[in-house]
Amino acid sequence: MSLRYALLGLLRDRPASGYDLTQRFAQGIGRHAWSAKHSQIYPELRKLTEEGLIEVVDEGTRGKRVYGTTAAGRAELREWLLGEPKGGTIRNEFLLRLFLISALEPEERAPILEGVEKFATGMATELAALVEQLTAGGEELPAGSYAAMYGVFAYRATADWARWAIEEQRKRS
Amino acid sequence: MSLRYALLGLLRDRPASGYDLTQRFAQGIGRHAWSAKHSQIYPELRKLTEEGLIEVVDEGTRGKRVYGTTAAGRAELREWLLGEPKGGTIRNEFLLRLFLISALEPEERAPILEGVEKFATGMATELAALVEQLTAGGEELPAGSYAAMYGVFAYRATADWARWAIEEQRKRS
DNA sequence: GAGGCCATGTAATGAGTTACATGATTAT
DNA sequence: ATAATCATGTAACTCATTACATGGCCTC
Repeated sequence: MSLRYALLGLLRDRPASGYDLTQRFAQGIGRHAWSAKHSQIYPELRKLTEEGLIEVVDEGTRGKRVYGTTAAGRAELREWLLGEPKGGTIRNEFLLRLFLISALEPEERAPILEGVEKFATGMATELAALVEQLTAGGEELPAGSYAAMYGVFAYRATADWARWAIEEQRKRS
Repeated sequence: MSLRYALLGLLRDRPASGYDLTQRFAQGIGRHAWSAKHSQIYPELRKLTEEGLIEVVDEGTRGKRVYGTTAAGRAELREWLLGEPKGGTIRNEFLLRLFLISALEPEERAPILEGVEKFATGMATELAALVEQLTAGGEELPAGSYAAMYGVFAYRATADWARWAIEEQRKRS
């Protein structure tokens, strides 16, 4: 049920075709918050259209249809954002691995933790650069800055944790 | 496909019945990493048994069956942990909301951000206490400490981020 | 004996992935 | 012309949630 809000949010930000949306789900939002494939996106766009929450605002070559939100769609999105988060599905393979890592021998854990540290540090740096670029403009905080900045904080924390874990292990071996 | 590794991991840590596992999925691991309902757990336990990865190690009243991992099951888990994380599914409603929050008016965002700050601070405190308790023993870092400590770092970061966002907004209004 | 929890299961439905499928346009 | 990319769709399958269903044991 969250997919529809993801779509409404993306289309509210700027109109897009199913193809465009598929690309965007393969990047930012899809890599960090919610992912979807085109085979799920196209049918959902149809449903949203039927429900009057989005509409075709432009057509292009090769059967391309560009969708935008309707007033009803923006109201629906707003209501969802203001409502109680259901918390809902937690499904994070990375974290599951952390939960289970003690099933490995200490010496097997070290390279994994080092990989995590490296990856998280890299992501934090990359996102910090993105935030820099996004906020360069000036007055208004552009859509996506909040999420990107969240990523900076989150990945830094992951890197800190990995360093803690490596150190902890060193101390106890 | 991750569910089976979650089950193998939990059972490796200590034998349990389907009912026990359901409880555990409703708490720690389920609230933070991977959740599952009993209707999914019971059939998966059957499959794992048929594949020889787990086995019934004890029976109790009311048809209770306590499962434990077999050598093959532990090998399977180990292999998965050492293999490349597929990254796989990202599905995080909380983060999705952050991505879309700029669809709200600034004055509508503040209470949400304050709620996040409060919640995250509470969780960080709660988990810090849990880590304290887990590590009190001494030498060995018990299973789950890594994950719990990760939670401490992660929730602190979320609280920091929320404070940043609130401040940022105050500055720009 | 009534209510609550323990304990397991299945059926129906919904959400999501993979694979199959087609055709138009653009760049080389 | 041919390969790459744009653009959309459907079918089969798997994974996950909700709802339905049953019965045993324990406490009051």
